[in-house]
Amino acid sequence: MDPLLVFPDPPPPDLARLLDLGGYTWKPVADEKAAVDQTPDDGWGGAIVVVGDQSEAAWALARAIRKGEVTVEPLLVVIGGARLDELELRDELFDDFCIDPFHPRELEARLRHLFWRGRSSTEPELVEYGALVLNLETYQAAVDRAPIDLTYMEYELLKFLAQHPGKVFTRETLLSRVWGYEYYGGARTVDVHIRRLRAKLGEEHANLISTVRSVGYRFGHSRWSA
Amino acid sequence: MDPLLVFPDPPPPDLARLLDLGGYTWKPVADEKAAVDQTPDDGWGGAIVVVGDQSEAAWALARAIRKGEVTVEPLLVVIGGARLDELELRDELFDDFCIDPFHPRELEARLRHLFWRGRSSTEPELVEYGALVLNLETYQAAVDRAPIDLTYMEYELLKFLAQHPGKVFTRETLLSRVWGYEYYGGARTVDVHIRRLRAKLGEEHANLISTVRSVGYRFGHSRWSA
DNA sequence: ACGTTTGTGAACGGAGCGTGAACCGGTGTC
DNA sequence: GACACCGGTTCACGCTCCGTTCACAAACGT
Repeated sequence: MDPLLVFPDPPPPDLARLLDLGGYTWKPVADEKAAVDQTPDDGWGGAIVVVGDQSEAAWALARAIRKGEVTVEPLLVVIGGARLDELELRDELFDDFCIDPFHPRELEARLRHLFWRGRSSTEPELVEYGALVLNLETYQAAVDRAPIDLTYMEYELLKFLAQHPGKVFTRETLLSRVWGYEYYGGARTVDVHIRRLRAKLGEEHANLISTVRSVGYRFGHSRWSA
Repeated sequence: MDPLLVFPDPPPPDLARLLDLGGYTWKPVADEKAAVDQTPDDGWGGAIVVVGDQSEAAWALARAIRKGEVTVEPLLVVIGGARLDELELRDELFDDFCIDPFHPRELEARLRHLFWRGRSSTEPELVEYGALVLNLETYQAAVDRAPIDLTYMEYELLKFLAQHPGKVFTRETLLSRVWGYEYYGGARTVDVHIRRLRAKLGEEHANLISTVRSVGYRFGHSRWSA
């Protein structure tokens, strides 16, 4: 398993001991900059953020993670019982939380459950939709069992779209979520990539990507099931 | 919000009090059979299963829920600290857990977080009124489960109207709220869009938009008269 | 009956998008 | 170091669609 990102540096001794005893590999970080710099080649396996004395820094790190600056999933917050109210209005910043001081077996159970969920639900190595299959490990794509080769950007764009079937994205959103940085003036770039994707998908499946005029693009056929 | 399914029947008094104080609607069930029988028309809003004395019955209920016999998502387990090991190997049976005896504010936070996650991830943002459904993230519209395709302006106008059913808007108001704050254009533009909307809604539902002479337009049937 | 307000059909003009091709920085090759 | 190659970006052009407008007919209120 990829190493866990742990904040702060150094973490509370009992947390460190629990992680070691549990056989986890982990690395403490002092702030989001350290988190970015020390990201392992294949990303972090998850994050444990202790909201204690450095409450502000902790939430800043969580925010950075959720903004995608650091690739981490899932994120567990350890928080003092007296600070419980800080969780409110921050639901988007964590996947689970544990009250400090924690019972070691509770934290163990939460970690196990979190990774169980992560592995089985949020980390399928295949993205499938209709005749399209994307293998996230090998960066290969196939339509109707026939492999098609996509460039990096084409692959990333298609992956993002296929992971959110039905949803419409503006060009700006795509640029920031797929390209990953704020962009100045090149919204038409998206069009061109969409065109090449449609071309490579083949005439039959080009309609997998539909244009929503004045808004953006949508992947997939309409689904009205709830 | 749809009522919560709570096990056992009756639930622990402190749990019942917390749910009442939190403004939740909920219904206790004694076993999976009761859960199936008493399912509300629009399903359960979630489940809280207390694993206590009736441990076996609790897990049986959870299993039934996860098998799809009862439509519930998400599922929170409340479990005594001494029974923590029962969680192991049962990760697929719950979304979150809380240790009993619980701190009220912790349970509150878990419920809130659970529903926040459920709502934002699985439920599409919908605007519904009668037979009309607007899916805000896919920019799709449907009447009587049949998709209709609207242009951008038609969609925006209908969305605005449907979000304020019953209220009358002048053409000027619509122009400024839907088209944009400073819009220099003829007020008759609104008429034309209204007409096209009525046409696309179909003969049967054209009256969803009614004309208020000398004032403007109103969406939805009047509550006061037929 | 008349004036005002709204519905209707049609036409215009521009915004938005698809398309082909050029541009440009990076990388490997000889 | 010169070169070709590849992939991502940008540009220019043309077409389609749709938002807007207009003119006239119908409906409504006084």
